[in-house]
Order: sequence, then structure tokens, then C-alpha cells
Amino acid sequence: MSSGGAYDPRQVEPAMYELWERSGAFDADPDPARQPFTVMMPPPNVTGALHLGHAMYTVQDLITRYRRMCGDNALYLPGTDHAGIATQAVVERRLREEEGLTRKELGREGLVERIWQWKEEYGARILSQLRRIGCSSDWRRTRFTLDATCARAVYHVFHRLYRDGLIFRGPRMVNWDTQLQTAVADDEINYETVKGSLWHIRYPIEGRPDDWRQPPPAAEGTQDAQIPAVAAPVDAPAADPRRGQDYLVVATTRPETMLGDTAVAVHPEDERYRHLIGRYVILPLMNRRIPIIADPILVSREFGTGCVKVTPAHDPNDYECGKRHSLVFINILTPDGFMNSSAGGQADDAARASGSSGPFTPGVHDYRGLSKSDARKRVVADLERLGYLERVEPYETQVGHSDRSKSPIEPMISEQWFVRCGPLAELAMEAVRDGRVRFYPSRYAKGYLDWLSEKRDWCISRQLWWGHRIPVWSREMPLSDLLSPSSGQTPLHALTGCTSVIRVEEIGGTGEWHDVTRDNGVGFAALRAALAAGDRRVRVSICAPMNPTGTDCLPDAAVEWAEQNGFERDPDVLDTWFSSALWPFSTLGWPHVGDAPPPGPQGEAPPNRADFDYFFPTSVLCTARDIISLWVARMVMLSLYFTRRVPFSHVYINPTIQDGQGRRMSKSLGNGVDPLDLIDLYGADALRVTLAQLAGDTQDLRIPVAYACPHCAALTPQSSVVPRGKFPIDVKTAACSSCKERFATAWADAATKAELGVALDSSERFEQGRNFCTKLWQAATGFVIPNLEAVPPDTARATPTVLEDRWLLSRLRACIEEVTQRLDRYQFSDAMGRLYDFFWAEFCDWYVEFAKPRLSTRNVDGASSPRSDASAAEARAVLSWGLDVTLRMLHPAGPFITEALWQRLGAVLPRRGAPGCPAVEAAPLLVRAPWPGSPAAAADAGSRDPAAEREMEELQGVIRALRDVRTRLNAIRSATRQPALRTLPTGVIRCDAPTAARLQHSLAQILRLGQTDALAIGPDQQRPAECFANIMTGIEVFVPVSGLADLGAERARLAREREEVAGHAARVEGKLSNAAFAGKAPAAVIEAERARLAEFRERLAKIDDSLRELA
RNA sequence: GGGCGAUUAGCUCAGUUGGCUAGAGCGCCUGCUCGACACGCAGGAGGUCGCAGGUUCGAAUCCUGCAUCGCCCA
Repeated sequence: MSSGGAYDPRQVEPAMYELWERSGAFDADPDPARQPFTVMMPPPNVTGALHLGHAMYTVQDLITRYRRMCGDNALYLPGTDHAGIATQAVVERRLREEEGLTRKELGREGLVERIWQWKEEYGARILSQLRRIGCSSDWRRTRFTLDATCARAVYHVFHRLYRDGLIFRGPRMVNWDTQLQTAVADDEINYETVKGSLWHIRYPIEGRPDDWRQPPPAAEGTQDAQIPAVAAPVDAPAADPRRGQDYLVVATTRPETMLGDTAVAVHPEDERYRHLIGRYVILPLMNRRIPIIADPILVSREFGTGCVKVTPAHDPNDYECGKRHSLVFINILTPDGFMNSSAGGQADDAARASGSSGPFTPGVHDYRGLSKSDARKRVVADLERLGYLERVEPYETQVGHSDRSKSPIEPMISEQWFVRCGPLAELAMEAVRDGRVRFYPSRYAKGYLDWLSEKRDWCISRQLWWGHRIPVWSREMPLSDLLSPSSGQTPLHALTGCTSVIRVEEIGGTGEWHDVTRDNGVGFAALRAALAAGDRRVRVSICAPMNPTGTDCLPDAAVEWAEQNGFERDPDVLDTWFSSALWPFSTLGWPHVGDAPPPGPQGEAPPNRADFDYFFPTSVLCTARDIISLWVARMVMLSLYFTRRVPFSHVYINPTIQDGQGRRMSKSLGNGVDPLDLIDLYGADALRVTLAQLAGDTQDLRIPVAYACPHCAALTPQSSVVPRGKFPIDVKTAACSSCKERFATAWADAATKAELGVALDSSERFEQGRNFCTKLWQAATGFVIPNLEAVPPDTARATPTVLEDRWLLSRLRACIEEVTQRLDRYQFSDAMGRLYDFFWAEFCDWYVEFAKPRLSTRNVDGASSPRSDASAAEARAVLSWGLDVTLRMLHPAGPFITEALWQRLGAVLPRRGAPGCPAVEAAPLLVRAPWPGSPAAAADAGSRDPAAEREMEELQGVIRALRDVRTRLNAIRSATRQPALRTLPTGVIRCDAPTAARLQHSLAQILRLGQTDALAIGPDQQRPAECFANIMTGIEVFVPVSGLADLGAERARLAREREEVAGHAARVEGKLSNAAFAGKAPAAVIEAERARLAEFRERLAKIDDSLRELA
């Protein structure tokens, strides 16, 4: 019998993938005869390569492959995401570091071109990674969120939402990255604890004396302003009676923001300041008169001084406060982080001239043009010099830094575009409430609903160059310019009938606007009436419609006019999630313009309406929980609004992969593992099988990271090299824990890598999957297939009669049922666990061992030759079928190895079927083979055989008992330096007559697997004088040991066993004698307890017998 | 601060509607190179189920509080 050799994934995987692709196995096209099953791959960012977190994609592929085998027309649509800010930031950083270029020097077009180059490189790499992990995607349909097909949808949606009044422009507090000069999202900010100071500043109350100001000697007022040292240079009197009468004290960590203060807030119930509410302070340095307001939300009485300076344009909390109190918003920063024209103070005499009595700060204080940190130094120095600084204390503060540029974030107000989400959110919530969209695990629905119920407007503009540019041209102009006729018609007259939406809104008005192209002249009439009441400045915005060719929006006549008249296109691009939100339908060519849309550029196939009609809505979305609101909710909202259907009916939330210390895995933190490293070390199937095994309904998965030594292949845990809590990991070299040689990690430079050799990132968790693959390969190529080669089975023979054959088929049936049920519920871990147990324990450990003696006889010379009797034929039929069905069930998780084995099985046995059924031609490719028990393969499932399962359990119990005794015996012999016994010479089994008859029937197997030479079985068997015993319910196994081993140890063991069983018995007795239990527990439970007690008592009696004999 | 979740063997995780004598893989111990597989086979040790209360005949499981950790939203 020839062995198949070791499994080598590197040889198998590329060949199998090529086989699938060549045969078009992944391609899906509309077919009304079949049920569609659609999975949209969450598009990975082209920012960088995939890491282990993305390896969860194998679970999506598992679902797809499973449904494809079930007979569905399965489409797994692949693609990538342009990831606006992340990708632009990466490319900009590279430009800076490698070429010393800024984006301004390169220009918009130049930079975008560079980013496209990056996208080509990484996009291709990602797609190849996806192939390596085995994704069964229809690559013909690969989409990119910036490609023409997606762009058509983006511009169509923008135009429609704009027309419908769901997109507007307005001010908003944003996290401003002064380096990249863009707003960044909340989740793109990292907070760091910084040692700073808390400056206590006195603000004079209007109309009160300011003799509390004690300017230090004039000599100290120098131009070389320094921030006062941490030790307070100015100490406040413990309780100055003038505080709260003549001045207030505010505390701040950002003193320069005071230049933008427009109020001071106190708590309405704070007795110290209540009398001041409604009065004013004079802002030092600026000489601005600002109100003292009452705000219970912003102010905490206990914290700080009880007075809060309010800078509504530069602090999120102050911004909300400013809106509540209709405060003035003063922006003091330029986009690149310098003080703007608002950072100059008013001269004291000018301020006095405006009517207030002061007290004012003498002179003029001007900070315009200073950097933020220079401004801080100057402001603090001036405050100190002029006696406004009460004291300074050390203070730790959380400072947000941009994840992209690493520079500090400035909260700032800017004009942004928004989607009004209220009506959309309502639709999306309803879809989950009524079950049209279902979450797995269901608990995630709550977060989704909570988030949507806030109905917050969605900021969709980004000050970037990489992305879909907002298709709006606008400018401000007097209303009269828009409405005054030139050559007979007003500009607006000429534009009615354009597909563009033209919106006119009054500058500084109520925010109302008129759509002059869509409302049959109503808006136009309203504008004329407005003009009649007096001219005013308006902002005219023109939103261009979708371009059928898809490259960008369609600049129509209205846009042409606009460009000739000084309008400019909005420089911003759309939030990446805007295009992602359309992914489930934009990728299928939605929207459709007529029946024959014009072909796209670059030979791209025109969108096919049939695709959308057939594959949409999709079946299941598999994604991570952190983007439920960012992505999932938005897909549901826009899909319902535009297609009137949910985008998917199920949402499966996969666990998040963490490192050994519970931190999210990410490349930039250095704890990310490249799936290709793991594939190199263990194979793709090992990776997939392991992940599927881990993917239960928990939310996190810890996968301790290790380095695979390039010298000896041993794994060195990352935790043994990196101090706990260190972030990012950033280890360049380390020593192997096994061979002590040094190696380089992925973070090392090229020279070090070349010198020391690079350790692949790894984790021993994947050994489990690898071991399983090896076992599968060995069993198939080393045992099952060679046995079939010897004598192919006739599978059309009668239904099996041999016990173990009936048992295996029954267990197979149970396995099919349970695995199918669990996969349908997205319980991958449970499904894999069941398959693992079935294949390893039931098929290999028991069935194969039972089959061995039936398949071949041993010749005198030691070689074996195959048998060809009826029993052997039956065993071969069961073996081949067991392998066939197992391969099919394992294929979704481990596609490469199972396909390779399927090919080998097919070469030996092209026609096969369930034992007892006629053989038929097997599917040529496993990827398209029918799932066991599915309609196309209903006969595969077979049926349960409870009698066979019971009998087999009895047999297994006896065999285990013999093995156990033998091990115990050998342990004693080993301790006394006697050689181990290969087999037990004889044994005695006492049981009732029917059991004895059954055991007698399988005697040969019991002897072989129990490694015993002879057995006496029957109800009248006597317990041998000196023996080891193994006592089960109904069956006693005795092994005479006289002369083989000393009995002392056995006596001790039996005593321990007795104690344990007696303990159990006592506990059950106590339970049963408890009246409350007898009265209240269900009858079935009481009955079960009684039976248990009887068993314990029986065992106890027999153990006592044994102990007496041994005494 | 609010929400969701986690805390079970040295490690990583299972444990359905309360009925448990709490399981698996890895690691550990003992024995085995016997004719698929040492990435293996056979056997074994190891857990007062985070802490404190409560409900119940009965709690790893349900309730309350606390602690620690993770994520999301403020």
C-alpha cells in the first residue's frame, strides 16, 4: 500500500485555484431557473495590503461556497475601496519623505495621478491576496469605488438627494488637521495624554474697577515671551473679595483660544455668580464685550473655578453652547493653523468709543499671523505682564492627534456638506424592526437602532483631492444679476429645462432656498418677489447630474453657463462612505439609463440591467462590528431610498481579531499578521479552517502573535520580546526562543533583514488547522484511496449489514444534519467542531481502525494483500462514501485540499454513490458538487440507525476499558523496570447474555483494538483472583494480572474510584430525599436522577466486590 | 458618562430553554517508531466557572451590585 506522501499546500493551492478559474467555477450570471445568492465583499482599502483581520473574508467565502454547493447561483462580488483620506495621507507622506514634495507643489492632478499609481499597485496586491486565501469571487465583476460604474451611481445619488432637499451645506464643528488641511473623522483621531498646564485667567467685569490688576515691573514685558514655568509665578490671594465682584477667573489648557471667546458661562444655580448672569465681561487683550451666560450643561459647579470661557468656534462643547445661546462664532485660525485676521485686538480707546466703560486692556494686542504655539506664548506673556494671569498649575490633558498626519487636531468651524438623515434613518430602522434585515448575532441590532435613532446629519464632504468630487458649482452674486434680463432673458430663463438642479439661497438668511428648475416656476416667482422687496446677495449653486459614461458628473448647459460666469466647482470630495453606501447596487450597474446605456470608457462593459434585477437584493453581508453605523446603516438607508428594497436580508458580524493582549490587530501597530505569511507557513486551508473553527458568536478573537524563526522554524511569542503595553510594537530584531539565533522582523531595514533573515509573522493557533489538513491528506491518500485502487468497490450493492458500517453511515447522517443546520445559522465554529470530531474521532480513529483488518490480509513474508470478499467490498463502499461526503462538507472551509483530494478520488472512482444506491458519475469539480442532503443530493444523506449507534458505543466502551487496563498495567511495570506488554494475554468480561452475544459477534475487533490475545465473555464468568478491573454499567472487564504486576497500586486506584462514585451517589441520594425536590422538579428529571442513582449503586457494589477480592 | 460584550483548565475558547459527574484544541505527564498519519496513536493529570449578594428543589447558566478588560457612542 503506497503512502500519499506529506501534504504540500504550496504545490496544491495554485493548481487548484487555476483549475477553478479556468473552468469559470466562480462566475455567476443571471439564470431564472436558479435561485440567486449574492454576497458583496466589503471592499478592502487600497491603502495597504491585507492583514489577518481581513482573513475573516474566508468566512464570507465559506458561506458562498456552501450556498453554491447547495445549488444556488452564487455570486461573490469582489472589489476595493479608494479610502479617501487614508490613501491620500499615505501617498502624501511618501512624497514628502522620498521626494520632499508637498501636494501643493504637485498640484491636484499630479497628486491624484500618483495616488492612482499607488492604487494600481496595492489594489493588485490585495486582489492577489484574496486569491491566495481562496476567495471564490467572480473576478470579471471586480469593482473599485472610484471606477466608472460606481461613479455613475455616486453622481446619480448625489444629484437626486440634492434635488430632494436631503443634501445641504452648512457650518459644522470639525476636527481639523492643519497639516493635511482637511477635516478628519472622530475615529481617525488618537488621544494622547500630554503634560500641560492649566492657566487661570482673570476676566474683568464690565463697569467694575480693575485695580486688582497688579502688573509686574515693566522690565519683564519683553518680546522673548516665555510660557511661565509650571510653578505658579503669580499666586492668587486665598479669598480675594473682589473675585466675583470685579472679575471672574476662568481656567483653560489652551489660553490662545481666548482670542475667540464670545461668552463666559456659569452654572445657573451657583450662588457665587448668580448675580452676574446677564452682565458682561471685557475680554482681556481683545477688549471685546462678551456676555456672562448661564449654562447648566457646559458648566460643572464643582470643577475648576465654576466659570467657563466659551469659544464656540474652537471647541465642540462650546460650539453646542454657542448654538444654545445664539452666541457669535469667531474663527481665529487659518486652515494651515496660523492666527487669522480675527486674532487682532481692539484698541482701548476705540473700544471705549463704542459705548462701554471698560475696564479695557491698554494698547493694541495683535497676534495675527502667528503660529498657534507662538500665539500661546505671546498671549500668556501678555496676560502675565498685564496682571490678568492669576496662576498656572500643571495639568495632564488629552490631546487629539490626527491618525493620518500625527499632528494635533484643532476643533474648528467650517462649511461642510451634509445629508439630512432623518427620513432615511426612519426607513432603515423600520427594516430591522420588521425583520427584513436580520443581524447575526442578533444583539448587534440594538447598536444599529440606537445610532440611527439619533438621526444625526451625515457630513459627506472632505477637503481632499482623492475621491468623487462634489458635483456642485456655486458663487455668490446679487439677486439682481441673476434676474436682470440680458438680451431679453434672465440667465435663469435660459437654464430651465436643464437636468442640473439650480438652487438659490439668501446669504445670511434663514437657510431657506429655492430650487428654480424643479418646481414649475414657483421658486422663480418667489425670487422675483424677493427682488421686488429689495436686492440682496444670494448663493447660487448648480448641481450637475450623472454622466452615463460614469467618469464624473455631466456638466450640462447650466454648468457651462456657470463656468462662463465665474462659478467654481466645489473643491471638496465626498466621504469615502458615500460611495461605499451604494456598494450593494452600484456594483451591479445601478442606475440604468434606458435599456442600452452607452458603453463606458476603457472598453468597460456597459452595465447590464439583468444583473441588477437578478442579483439584487443581496443575501448576506459579512462585516465587522465597528462599521455597523458607518457602513451598514448607510447602505440600508440609501438602498431603501433609491431601490425601495433592503440591500441584504442578513448581516453577519464576524469577530474582531486581536493580538494576544487583546488589542485590535493592525499593521500600523505592528501586531498585524500578513495572511500570506501564515499561508507560507501553514497553507491557506489551515488558515481558513482555523478561522472558521474560531468564528463563533463572540465579538473578539485573541490570536497571540509569534515570530517564526527563519533558522529553526520555532515560534517565539511576540509577548516574550515586547514589553506589555508597548505601542506600536516596533521590534526590529529578536532572538529565537529555541535556537537563540537572532532574526529580523518585518520592521527591520533591508540590510538587517538580509543579514539576519526575516521571521514570518505567525501564531501557533494555526497549527490546529494545519494538523487537521495533514490528517485529512494522510487518511485520504495514505489509506482510503490506495485501498480503492486495489479493488474498486461496487457501490450498487445492498445496504450495509456490518455493524461498524451501519454505525458510520448513521453518524455521517447526523453530521450532515448538524453541520447544515449550523452553517444556516452562521455558527461556523460549531459546524467546524462537528466536522472535526466526525472526521478525526469517528471516521479515522474508529471506522478506519475497524476497517483495516477487513481490507487486507497479512502474508507470511509480512507484506499484505487486499481482500475481495463481501465484507471488504462493503468496507470499501463505506470508506469511499465517507470520504466523498466528508470532502464535500469540508470544502467550504478548506477548498484547496478537498478539491485536490476530490480529483484523486475521482481518478480512482469516477462513478460512486451512497452504499445501497446506484453509482453515478461524480461531479468533476468539488467546487460545484452538490452539498450532502441538499435537493440535488438528497440521497446522500442516508438515515440514522439508533440500534447500530447503541451497539457501537457498547463496543467502544469495552475496547476503551481494555486499553485503560493495559496502560495502567504498563505504568506499574514501567515503574518497576519491567518491559511493557504489547498485548494483554487474556481478559474476562461479565455481562448479561444478550450483551455477551453482541460482543461475541465482534470479538475479533475487540481483541485487535483492545490489544488483547483472548477474551472470555458471558453472564457466568467469574472474577479472576488477582486482576485489574474496569467497571461500567452492565459490563465488567477483568484482566488477570497474577505474575504481571503488583496489585497495591490497583487497590489504591479502586479505593479512589470508590470514593468518587460514593460521593456522586450521596449527592443524588440527598437530592432525591429532599422533599422540595421531589415535589417541584419535573418528573423526567426525577426519573433521570433515580436511574443515575441506580447506576452509581451498581458500580459501587461491583467496586466493593473487587476491593474485597484484592484485600 | 451611556450602550454592547467579555471574565470557565497554564494558553485560546465551547457550554442551546437553569438539571453538570463543566468540555475541546494547544501545552503538560505516562506509554508507544504496530503495516495512513510523531503535524501521529493510546491513556492521564489539571477548574471552589472574576468577586459579593439574591431568586430557585437545583445556578457556569437567571437577577442586582462591584472589579477588570475590549468595542461602539458621547
